[in-house]
Parts: sequence; structure tokens; C-alpha cells
Amino acid sequence: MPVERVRRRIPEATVARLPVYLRILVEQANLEVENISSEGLAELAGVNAAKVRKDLSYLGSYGTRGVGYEVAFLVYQIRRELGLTHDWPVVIVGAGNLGQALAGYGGFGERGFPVAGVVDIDPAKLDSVIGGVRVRHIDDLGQIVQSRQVSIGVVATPPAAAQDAADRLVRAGVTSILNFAPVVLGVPHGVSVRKVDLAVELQILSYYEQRRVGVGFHAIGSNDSGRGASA
Amino acid sequence: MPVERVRRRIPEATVARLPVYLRILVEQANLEVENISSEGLAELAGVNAAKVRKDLSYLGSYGTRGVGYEVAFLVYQIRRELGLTHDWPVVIVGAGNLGQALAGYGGFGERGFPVAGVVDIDPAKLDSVIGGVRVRHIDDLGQIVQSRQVSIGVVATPPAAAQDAADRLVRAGVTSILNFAPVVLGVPHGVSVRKVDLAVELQILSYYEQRRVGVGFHAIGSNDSGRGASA
DNA sequence: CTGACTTTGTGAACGTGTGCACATGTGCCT
DNA sequence: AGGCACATGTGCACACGTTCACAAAGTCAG
Repeated sequence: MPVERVRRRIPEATVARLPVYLRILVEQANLEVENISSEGLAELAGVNAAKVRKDLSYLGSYGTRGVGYEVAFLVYQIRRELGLTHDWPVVIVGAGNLGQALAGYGGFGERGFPVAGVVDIDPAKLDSVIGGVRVRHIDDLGQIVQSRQVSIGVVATPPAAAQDAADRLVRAGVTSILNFAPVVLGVPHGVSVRKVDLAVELQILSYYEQRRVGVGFHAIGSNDSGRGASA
Repeated sequence: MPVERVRRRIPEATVARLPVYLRILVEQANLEVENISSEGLAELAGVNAAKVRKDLSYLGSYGTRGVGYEVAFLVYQIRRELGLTHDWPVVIVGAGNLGQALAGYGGFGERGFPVAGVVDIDPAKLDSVIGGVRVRHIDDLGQIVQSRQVSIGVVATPPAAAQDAADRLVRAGVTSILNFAPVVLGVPHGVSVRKVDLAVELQILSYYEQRRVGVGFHAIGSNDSGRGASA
């Protein structure tokens, strides 16, 4: 069939849910499930069935009325849409507590994001090996990014060093950054940033916790899949 | 002045930004800044000034026209609203890679979320000390939660064990859960869950990265502060 | 005390996201 | 071959969030 990439825009909220559907679908595929209905998928993803259908409709009409969606085919389509048909090597800046945990956490590579390198500015940390990767000096960043075609960088430095880390990543040619430091990063136009701030998450929980005066029932939206409680 | 807790509801999106404002305001206070305008705060938080004003207006009319907001007072009000006037001890389930990093990461305690305990199901992990806390068996969960008045639990287990961890937390009396496992947790009505899924974040970046065909300019919304790029 | 200037607080318009409800299409059973 | 049961795909209405634009309220200089 002819390649017809129409480049239709997918809503932000949907993009954030697709990875969740994908994970569930892969699990179902491993369980030898061949077809799944929007309701079944919705149940597993903890969302509304109509939302699932609308989300999937952005990819095209890949369902069969009266039957549901073919799991393997959906997996392929979502992967394709998310750009997961090939690996995206990432480079981690900061070999502290968090950087080490991230590098050591096998989940990255498995899910298509192999750790191409870990760098730190502290000479004391150099050459230690974490998760099979040797820690190199931050000055090698450009070389790593170039040679390994890295386009995603992870900032796992202390807050004070985060902006510098981001600047270096951008200078090295990285165009997407996942930021773990509790800082608002300034980056040039054209660079995507997503942040993960543990303290912020806890503080949000604290808000709802504090409100739980005695009534005790809330459905709080999560950051990407609007879901928090179920009966 | 009389205490007038009206319990007005604050929009979800605003709740997610308040912690960011708070962090910035605390920084400014340390820099001896006494007053800040909505525009100044907006700049530092990477958001629109009108948004800042509307967000803060949910707390009450705490600004002074022609001047701005008194930093120290705002810090107090936001803390109060978020329920950060006292500490919220947390218990971490799972002493693996991530659990260790979280426990060892000092940022929790500093920001009002001291680690009350770390538990694991694996006897081999018991009694090792991480970040000043001894790893205990998961059967001690109830005792820890009760004695330390814990209401927030952190799930840092492998995916397969996450639901069980959540069940145990709920049974022990925890009412808020921060979930790091790539699983959709089912919890009873009245329990709040927020999730942090690294792979999902990377996959979202991948989507925008993949679209960057040659045009190269996108402003992608972050999970809480709708912001991704700046010039 | 007055007037110019600054910045808040908010009404109103707009855009995005959600969920219902149902027509439409598909497969199965008789 | 026909009809029935089922599940998708989507139009529509509503809720939520964002941004503009401006009146109201305060400051400060002279």
C-alpha cells in the first residue's frame, strides 16, 4: 500500500494516553489476546470507553465494528504514530543518586530508549560503570550525541546545575529533554522539554489529602491519564 | 483575623502549578526579594502572567495593586492551601534501584516529606540502611503507617508487584499513592493516585521528536505547567 | 491633595478536552 | 439470504482551562 502520512495533528491529551494503551496492548498480546474492544481497553487503562475510541480514531479507522480492535495491528499503529519503530538512544546528564538509578533501571533499554551515555562534571564520578555504561566527562557530551545520534537528553543533576546541563545538551544538538531537576528550564524554540518533579507530585497529593476532611472521596486527575480513583 | 476556611475548590490545573510557584517564591525569599509582580513570577515559572493572577486569585486577594505580591505572605498562603504547614511522612514500598534512589535522595525530607520507612518483600534486602532508614519487611507496613501516621505511600516495585503493593498500602490505611510502576493501579474510592511513568514521558517526547520533520518548532505542554519551549 | 502610573482581579471570548448518544457498519446464526 | 446483536466512529453539548483586555485600586512624586 502507498505511504500516506497525512501528518494529522493529534491532541496533546491523546498523545499522553497512547503510551498507556500501548503498554496494555503489548501485555494483552503476550497473553495471546487477539482482539480487544474499546470498553475492554478502557477498563484496563482506567478511562472512558468513548475516550478510547476517540483517541484511536485519530490514528485512523483501525477497528472493526461488532468486533473491536486487532491487538497486534493496533500495537503496530500506535508504535508507528509515536515514532517507536526505531530506538531512541538517550544520554543522561548527572551520575548522582537519580542518574545512577535511571541508568541502572533496565526498563529504558527494553522500551526502546537505550542509554547511550552517562556524563557528569565531577571527576570523582568518572569511569565508574553503571548499568553497563561507563560514566564519562560532560565535555564528551558533544561527541556522544554526534556519534550515537542522540536526540533525547535526561537532566538528572542537582537544581543549580540543571540549566547548565540543558544548555550543554542543546548545544550538543539534543532537541528533547526530560528534566528531573526541580527547576524551570529555559530552552530555545524548537526544543521540547518535559519535566518530572517528585516534590511537586507529592505536594499535589498533599493538597487533596489535606482536603479529605471527613468526606473522603475524590477523583483526582493524573498527569496524563485523567484518573485517580476507582471503586 | 478570624479563620475563614471557605473550602473553595481550586481547579486541578491550578493545584498542579501552585507547587511550582511555591518553589520559585521560596527561592526569591532566599534572595531577599520582598515583592514580586505577577509578570515577574510568570517569567520565572514559564507561564502567562494572567494565568498567575488567576491562579493566585483562587487563594484570595493577596496582592497589592500597583505593587505586586508580598513574597513571604504568598509563600505562607500557598503552603497553607497545599497543606504544607506540617510534614507528611511517606513510606516507600520497594527497595530496588528506584526505591533506594528515592530514599537516598535528600530532597524529600527537605521539602516536608520525610521517609518514615522503606519496606520490601525480599528478605535479602532487609536491614540494609538507605538514606538513614533501615529497610523493613513489607509485613511491618501496617505498624509503620500506624505509628508514624503515614498517609502517603510510594510504589517503587517492579510492575508485577505494584498492585499488591498498592493493596497493602490501602489496607494499612494510606490514602494517597505515588506510583512509579508502569501499571494502572486499581484503588478503592477515596484513595488518590498519581503516577510517574518514565517510559511514558520518553514516548511522548518521541512523538514530538518524530514529527520534527524539518520545521522544528513546537510548544509542547508539560504535565502540569503547560510549557515546553522558549526563545 | 492631585494626577500619573503601575499592577491586580476578573468578565468575557476562545480553545481544548470529555462524554453521551446514536447512526453506521460488520459478523454470526438460523 | 436475511435479520439480529454488537461495537465502532462521530456529531453535539457541555465542562474545563487559557488568554485578553480593562476597570478598580493602590502607590508615589511634586
